[in-house]
Amino acid sequence: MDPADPCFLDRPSPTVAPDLLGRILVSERPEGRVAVRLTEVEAYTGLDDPASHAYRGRTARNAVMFGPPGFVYVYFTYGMHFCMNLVTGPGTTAGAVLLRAGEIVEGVELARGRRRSARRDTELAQGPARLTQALGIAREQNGEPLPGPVFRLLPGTPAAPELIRQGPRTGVAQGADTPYRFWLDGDPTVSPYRRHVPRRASRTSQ
DNA sequence: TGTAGGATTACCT
DNA sequence: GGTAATCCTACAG
Repeated sequence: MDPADPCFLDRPSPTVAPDLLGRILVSERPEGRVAVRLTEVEAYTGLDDPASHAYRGRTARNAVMFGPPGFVYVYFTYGMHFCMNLVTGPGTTAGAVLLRAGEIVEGVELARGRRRSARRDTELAQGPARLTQALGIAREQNGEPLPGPVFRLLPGTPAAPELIRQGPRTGVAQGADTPYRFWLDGDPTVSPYRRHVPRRASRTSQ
């Protein structure tokens, strides 16, 4: 299905997610344009998904997820990182796809400037917070439309089905057994899988 | 390779 | 008031 089709995102997120692999997401910011070829994504299905931010209902932070598909949900976590999701359907069911990793295919210089700590270009968007930083995305982009002035999905070439792999989601405590993480086999920009590790108890309580 | 530290949001007691 | 969270970086070894 063509990402330019208005119905592209108005489907269940586990259906949309593998269909995003290999597609090009363009981010237009005042400093310039960066485009990323998506290589790793995760689907979150909404109110029925214990790993989803939508699971416990609507809050000020996750309100965008409860709106129609075709918008970008950006959230702040761990006190310093932003991650971005595409809100999917069907309808207003709070489905979303987290963009986890990709290959920068345009604006590499700009992405390098935003990701000074990256030692290789494959690390520029290797991880959800890294991808968001490489695209110059922060809190202000929460609720941006897709397509819109900032974000566009290019038709591009979808990934070959035989390269798509599926497995458990990363870094989630609940629902980690649901195989809603999708990635391109062998791609060097895919972030290494990390099982969720409960955060160490604070020193004072030890 | 492992782990500590960063510091917001939201839920829980 | 406590703690876990869709995580990354620096540094030690």
